[in-house]
Order: sequence, then structure tokens, then C-alpha cells
Amino acid sequence: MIPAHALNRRKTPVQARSANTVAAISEAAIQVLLAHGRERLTTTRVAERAGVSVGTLYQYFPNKQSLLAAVLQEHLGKVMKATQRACAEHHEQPLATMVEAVVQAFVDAKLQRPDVSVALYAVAPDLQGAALSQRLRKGGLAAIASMLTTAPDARFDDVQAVASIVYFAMIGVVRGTLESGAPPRFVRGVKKELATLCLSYLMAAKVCDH
Amino acid sequence: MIPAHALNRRKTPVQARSANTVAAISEAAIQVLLAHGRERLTTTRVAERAGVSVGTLYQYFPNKQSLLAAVLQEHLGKVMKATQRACAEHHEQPLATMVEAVVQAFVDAKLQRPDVSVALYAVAPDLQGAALSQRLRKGGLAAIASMLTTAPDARFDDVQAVASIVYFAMIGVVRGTLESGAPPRFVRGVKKELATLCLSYLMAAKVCDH
Amino acid sequence: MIPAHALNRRKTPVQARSANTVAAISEAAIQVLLAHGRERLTTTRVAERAGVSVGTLYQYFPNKQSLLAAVLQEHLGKVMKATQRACAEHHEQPLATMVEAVVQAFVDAKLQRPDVSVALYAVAPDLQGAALSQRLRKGGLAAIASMLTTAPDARFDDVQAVASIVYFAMIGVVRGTLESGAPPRFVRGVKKELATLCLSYLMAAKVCDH
Amino acid sequence: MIPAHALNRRKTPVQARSANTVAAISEAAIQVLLAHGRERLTTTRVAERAGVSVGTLYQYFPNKQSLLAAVLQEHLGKVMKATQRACAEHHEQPLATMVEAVVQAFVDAKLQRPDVSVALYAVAPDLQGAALSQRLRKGGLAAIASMLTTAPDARFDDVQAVASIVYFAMIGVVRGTLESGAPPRFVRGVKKELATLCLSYLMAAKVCDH
DNA sequence: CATGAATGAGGTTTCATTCAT
DNA sequence: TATGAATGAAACCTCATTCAT
Repeated sequence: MIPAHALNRRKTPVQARSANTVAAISEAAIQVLLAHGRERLTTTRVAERAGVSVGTLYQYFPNKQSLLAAVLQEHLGKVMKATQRACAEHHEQPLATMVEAVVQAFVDAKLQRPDVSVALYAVAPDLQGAALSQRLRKGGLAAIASMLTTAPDARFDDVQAVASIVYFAMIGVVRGTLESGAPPRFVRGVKKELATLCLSYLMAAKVCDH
Repeated sequence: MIPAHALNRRKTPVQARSANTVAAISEAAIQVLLAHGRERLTTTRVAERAGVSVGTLYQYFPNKQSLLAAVLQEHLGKVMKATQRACAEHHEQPLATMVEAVVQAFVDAKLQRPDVSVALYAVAPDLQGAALSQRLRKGGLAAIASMLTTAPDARFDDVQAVASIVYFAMIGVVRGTLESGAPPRFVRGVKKELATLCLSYLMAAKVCDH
Repeated sequence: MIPAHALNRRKTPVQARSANTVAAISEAAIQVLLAHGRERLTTTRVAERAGVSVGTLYQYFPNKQSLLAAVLQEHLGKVMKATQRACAEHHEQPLATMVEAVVQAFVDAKLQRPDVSVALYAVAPDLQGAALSQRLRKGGLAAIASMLTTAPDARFDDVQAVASIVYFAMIGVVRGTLESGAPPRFVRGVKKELATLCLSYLMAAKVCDH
Repeated sequence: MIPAHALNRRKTPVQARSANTVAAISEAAIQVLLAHGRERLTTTRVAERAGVSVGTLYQYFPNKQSLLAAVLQEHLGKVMKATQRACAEHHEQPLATMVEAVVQAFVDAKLQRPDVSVALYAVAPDLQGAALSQRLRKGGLAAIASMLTTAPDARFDDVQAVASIVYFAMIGVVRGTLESGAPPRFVRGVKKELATLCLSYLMAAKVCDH
């Protein structure tokens, strides 16, 4: 419906004032999402919360979708970046080290703002958001797969497949736990289990002669 | 906003004709969801697709939410039922058997209508849907936990925690795979990996003296 | 911008009630145009004036443009029909008779609702309206040209060209007179001059040997 | 709504720089009109196209209407001036000479920028524009009427009426031809026909005893 | 003088829901 | 019971205009 390019921001803030405004709007979007839920997130409400007028909002975001996309992008982007960094930094390490590092990075990133994570689960499916999620998923997957290839103590028949199992399991466990309403503190405790889950699977899945 | 009881159906279809109508509407809702996406699912469109008038739709569902809730309920309910049955039927079996049975049941149920599964991911977050998902999640979790308790070859410190890891991992892997756009056929192939994932975790997590 | 098909009406009124509603809306559009001018013609105002809600308006017209197009179509259509009929009914007549008949028909049709004519001059240029005007112009032109071909007392080198001069002159004179704010009564008096204008031109333009 | 005096320009450009700016803005308005159409002509877009900021635009024009009025004024003014000059210069000439001169002047002026002529047809009706058109029309009419009075070879019962017929016919033919999408070159060819139209009418309309 | 970020009234359009037929 | 015309609140978005920098 909405052409893809319509999701980009309208103007890059040049003056300091603008930069603030844009940040305020993004943050307001999250606040409204948390306070009112996806259905009741309206551009007017977001602008109001950000302390600007609707018109201002539309100076920076061509439409509602693009605003949500930006917010989603920012959040999921951070998580993916963290994951990718962890992967990159642990090439050639033993499986156990890899797993622990990635799980740690992923969970910590998600828990940076647990409420936002949960709220955004509801936003992602919105049409264009799907494509975005897709892209980010691919990025994470690729990073994990390429890391696994370098493991000195394991070799896999189909790294892609193995990586996706691990990745999706990780995502699923964190999401499930968060959505269960568990306090972030508790979620953090899940890290150990998650590491066990991934590591034991990888050990079981690796080609045996190592 | 909408009181919980308003999500129930308006009248129980007593005549055969009514039952058909209700079924047609539910199915139409799914079709519209698939064809137009959540945002463009309107009661009028659903009614039209079902071959009835909006008025008729509102005879059976007090509001749009209740319609979506019913659809979601039906689908997720089936999956949960299948999972629960598998659990119940494999009490007191060795871990390996348990895991295989549950994974099999869960995945098969989800793949009954893979497109619908994917489409419904977008519907679930809608306010009341969250509560519904919550309930269904709890049901699945309880069934798995209680099954695991009876395993002759394993004992767990915190079955609840272990069960939720397994359950969420399962959900995550299936969801991730489906959303990646993988063909159902491929998803079926994931069953083996999923069983490995769960089983190896359970073996690693069990209290050691067995 | 707006695809052409989006200018058609949304549903054909089946019940008597609907037919009334549609008529009321069209008429209201004209009233608002006369009372407030093109710039201040809003769908809300039209609906209000028609005594229905905006929603109702949009049941019959997919957008504002289509409403205006319908009104324009109706008015200009009538004028063109009248012109075409006059042409058809005076094939093979002497030039003088032809001219008088056509001028008479055209002016009378326009003066049926002089205020509407004037108001609609402002509406026509709106993007899609241009195409519509174009079509109607072509219709009138063709009718006149084909009539002129049958004149027993004249032959023309380029009937198309001659016809368009006559037609445009007619349109221009009526429009100019109406826009000058002359009372309809006066405009009617212009008919004689208009006939003279057209006839003397045709006599001067015809190939001489008649 | 807008008081008439608000249509005047805000400051008279005294410095050369200002004069350039004003010209650039006017020209930009035309460009935008041609490229985007009346509906999508916005002050921001005009300013952008002119290479200045909106603020600057508002330094010279108190509001959008005044900008359009200025553009219209400029264009129609030229046409009227040309017409008036031709009239003034051919007092006391034979009818045929008069007609040829005026037609020539009018058409040439209009064809100076045919695209602009067409585009401006859409702008004229905008509320205040009507008054402007009115004024200009009157000017042209008066010039023609007063010229006709001096014709040595003709006398008219009602010069005003005769002049308006001629004038409106001229306007109508040129407008109709331009709006038909005919290339300017072709329109130029119409001049001869137009002269015939006007002259033969005047001959027929004059009081006979000459 | 020029800039362009900010404003916010107001326009178009949608859609869940009702109710007379 | 079924219908579908009617409703109108409320959403999204635009754009003329101002004013602090």
C-alpha cells in the first residue's frame, strides 16, 4: 500500500533543535505504546506526549507507519548490533564461549528496556514492520552462522539450519518469558538456562568426530 | 475498555443453519486476514466474504474483537489441546519419548494451517488477545510440566522453569521458521532438530544422579 | 493521482431511499458551491446541507472528486445532450435553420440553471474534471460537424475546424455573458446575436459556389 | 473573507535583489502550477522551486491568494494591455483593419505563453480572482467598444453589446482551442478564422445604411 | 533580511456499530 | 431473522502562516 520509500524520514534534522524534537517524538511513541497499547497509539497522542504539534511530527515522519518503523528499527537494530558484535568478537572460540557470549549479549540488549521490547512485539506485524523484522532476523542469523563456522571444537552439516534453531530458540525463550510478565530480574536468570539449551543442542548437533 | 464478557459470542447457535453461518464468518475472517492483512480486516469485508450481511455478523459476535478472539481461540485452542493430549498420553515415559511426542503434536497442530498460524501472529497482540494467549500459554506449560514430573529417567530442580524453556523454545523455533517464509514442508523437517534441542537440554538440566 | 475508476459512484441505489439520498447529496453540493464557493466546499458541509452524515455521502461517492465529477457530468451532460438532439433533428436543413436550432438548444440548456452553470465553471478544472469537460466538448463538436456536413446550402473545406469555431464561440459568448453577472433574462436576448454570429461566419466560411 | 487590500503585494521591491526574488517567486508559482496542478500548489513548494524560503515568500506576498493574484494579474494584464493598445492604434480605421489588428494582438499575447494561459484558467475562479478577471474583462470590452464607435464604415445600435459578443467569441475560441490540447502552432492558424468570425458578424450587425 | 521549524485548524476518509425495514 | 443504509466519532494528514533565531 504504502511504497517502501515512504517509510524513510522526511528530513534529516540539521539544527540541534530538530534533533531533540525527533528524539522526543520517538520516545513519546514508545510511551504512548506502553500506556495505551498499539490500537490507541495515534499520531495526535504521540505528538501531544512529545510536547509538539502533529504538524511537527509530520515534518519528520511522512506517516504513522514510518514513525513506528523508526522506533522498531532503533530497538531491534540495537539488539542485532549487539548480537553481531558478540559474534564477531568470538570467532574461533570454543563453542561454550561462543554460546555464552551471544546469549549474554542478546539477552542484555533486550533487557535494556524490557517494557519496550514487549510493547514492540505488538508493533512488528504491521505490514511494513514485517519486512523490517525479516531483515533484522537475517542479519542476526548470518552473524551466528558465520561465527559457528569458525568453532575449533565443532563442525556442522548445515550451519544455517543449526544457527536458525539456536537463534529462534533464543528469541522464543526471551519473548515467552517477557510476555509471561516475568520481572526483568527473573529474565536475567534465564540466561544460564538459555546457554545450556543452546550449548547442549550444538553439542548434539555437531558432526561427531570432534 | 471492552469488558471481558463482551468477548463471548452473542448466541449459541442452536439451529444447524446458525452453526454454518458462524463457521462461515470465522473462516471468512481468516480469509480476509490472509488476503488483506490485519489493518484492512473490517467487519463489513468479513461479512461480505462470508456471504452474509454485517447485521448478521453482529447477531453472532457482539463486536469485532470477539470475532477475532473466537478465531484465535479456535486456532490456538487446537494447538494447545493437541499438546495437552500428547502430554497426557505420555506420562511416565522416558524423556526421549515424551519429547518426541510433544514436539510432533505441537508442530503438526501448527502446520495444520500454516498460513493461518502466521496470520494470527499479527492478531494476537490486540489487547484482549494478549490475555487469551496468556491463558493458552499457561495451559500448555502446565501440561508439559506435569508430564515432565512423571519422567522415570529424570528429575528436575524446577520443573516449571525447565518446562517453560522447552515450551518457549519450541514456540520460538516454529514461529521463526514459519515467519521466515519457509515452506511448511521444510518446517516439518525442523521437527527432528527441535526434538534434539529439547531433549539435549532436558538431559543437561536434569538432576544428575539418574 | 486518483485512478479514473475511483470516480465512479460506489453503489447504485437500489432502494428508493437511497435514490433520494443521492439526489439530495448532489443538490446539496451545488448549493454549497453557490453559497460558499469552490474552496469552501467540503464533504462535511455538503453532507450537512443534504441532511445526512458524511458517512452516508461516502457510501455513494468514493471521494470528493467523484462527487464533483457527478455533479459536473449531470449538468454538462444535459447541455451536450440538448445540443446533440438539436443537431440530430436538423440534419439536411438550411444553415440558418440549423444555427438557430442549435443556438436555441444550447443557450436554453445552459440557462436551465444559470447559477449552476456559473458555479461549475470553477469546478471543471479540477484535474479529472478536465478530462470530463474534454469528453463532453468532443461530443458536442462531433454532433455539430456531422450536422453541418448535411447542409444543402453550404459545403466546407474543413468542417471540423468550422464546427469548432462555431462551438467555441457559442460557449465563449454564453460564458462571458453569464460571468459578467448579466441576468439570465438578458442572456436570453443574446441568442439572436449569437445566431447572427454563427450564421454570418458559416456563410463567409463556406466554399463559395453555393 | 480576505479583505481586498490583502491582495496587494507587501513591499514594493526597491532593491534589485528584491525584484529578482519577486520575479523568481512568480515564475516558480507558474512552474509549480504547470507541474503539479492547482490543488498541489503550496506556498512551500513554490518557495522551494524559487530557491528561497517560505519566510521570504511571505515577505513579498501577504498570503497565497495574493501570489496567485499577482501571477494572474501579470498574465491577463499583458493580454489586456496588448488588446487595448491594438484598439487605440486602430481607431478610425475600416472595420476589417480593426478586427484583424485586435485578433492578431489578442491571440499573439495569449500565445506568448500558451501553457501558462491554460494553467491559469484553473486559477482564475479562486474567489478573488473572479473580481480580477471581471476587471480585466471590462477593460478589454471598453477598449473594443470605443474603437468600434470610431469605425468609418459602420455604426451600431448597441456598441457595448456588439463589442461583448466579439470579445467573448474571441476569448471562447482561443480558450476552447487551447484547452483542446491543440499545439500553439495550430492555434495561430485559427487567427484567420477568428477574424472572419468577428468581421462577418460586425458586418451583419451594423446598422444597414452604410 | 532570510530562514525553516513549529503550529494547529480543518479537511478527507474509514469503519464499528445500530436499527428501521 | 436477515438486511444494508445510515451514523458519526475519530483517525490520518496537509498546508497557510508565524516568529525565534
